[in-house]
Amino acid sequence: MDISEVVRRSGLPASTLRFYEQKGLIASVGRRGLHRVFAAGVLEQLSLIALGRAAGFSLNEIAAMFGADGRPRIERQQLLEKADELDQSIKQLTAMRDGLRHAAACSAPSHLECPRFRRLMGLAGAGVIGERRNGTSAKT
Amino acid sequence: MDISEVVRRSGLPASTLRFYEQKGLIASVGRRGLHRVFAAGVLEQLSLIALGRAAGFSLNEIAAMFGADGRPRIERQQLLEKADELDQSIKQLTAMRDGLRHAAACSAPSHLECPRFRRLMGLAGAGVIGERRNGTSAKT
DNA sequence: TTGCTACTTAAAGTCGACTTGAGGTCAAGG
DNA sequence: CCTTGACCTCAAGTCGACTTTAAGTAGCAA
Repeated sequence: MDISEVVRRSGLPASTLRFYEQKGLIASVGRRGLHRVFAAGVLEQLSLIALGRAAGFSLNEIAAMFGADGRPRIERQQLLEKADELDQSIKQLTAMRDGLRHAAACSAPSHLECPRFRRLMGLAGAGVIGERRNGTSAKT
Repeated sequence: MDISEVVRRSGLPASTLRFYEQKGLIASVGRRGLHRVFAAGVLEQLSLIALGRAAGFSLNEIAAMFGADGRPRIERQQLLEKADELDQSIKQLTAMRDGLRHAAACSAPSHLECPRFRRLMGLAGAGVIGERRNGTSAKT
């Protein structure tokens, strides 16, 4: 596959593919002249990368987790730690979602005054304030 | 409360508080001389902001959702849409988490070849590839 | 009153994740 | 063989979210 086909099938712009290659997230299998040639598997790697990004990992973190070949290259232990981080994030997202749904239904003048809302906030916000979740950036 | 107290109680640096004020995310109730004076409620607003950030919303989105007073200022309908977006994100995070846990346990040479892993990926990745969730960027 | 220090502003810098632009190459079709 | 257009590289630009720096001001203890 040449880059244009990857563009077509992945929906990502060529600039992003080159950028990812430069970062070591994907690799071309060679060149035809100047032109990059990609293996079909690159599409799955791109899905994996997209998934990782959507899950809040930075490109560097993803690069640390999977090689340019798409194979995991970190320890089981670390994988489990990442999974635990995700559990934390999921808790927060869930509380935020419930908070929003409640805000849409509740009629307290300010939601900050609504006990239910405050409880949800407390639930999710435990420690959130002033924290910088290592290097994650949620989906856009 | 002066800014130093907010710093102490929130854990956020003063520069961030000024930045948030400038963005209209929070507001000081006035000045003592040059010095900003904040109401106690600002701490809860900061929690709310932190929670929003953790949930993947950008500062602009948060500003659009809540005024500088912390009161929600968007339509119920929009709140529900945000909640639905979060549901989507939660699904992805969950699949990613399960994928990681599975990767830690499974012994396929490459996880891209493991059917279970691929199923998880497909689950979460439905449409993820090449998508840019509007304008969010999670915590750093 | 002096002076320390915590506060102030405005502007510039940083970092991640890309995108854009200028200028160059070459595979393929006519 | 020649042109065309897709691809290439490298550098610089952009955007969000802050942080840092420089230079100034003022509340408060002595």
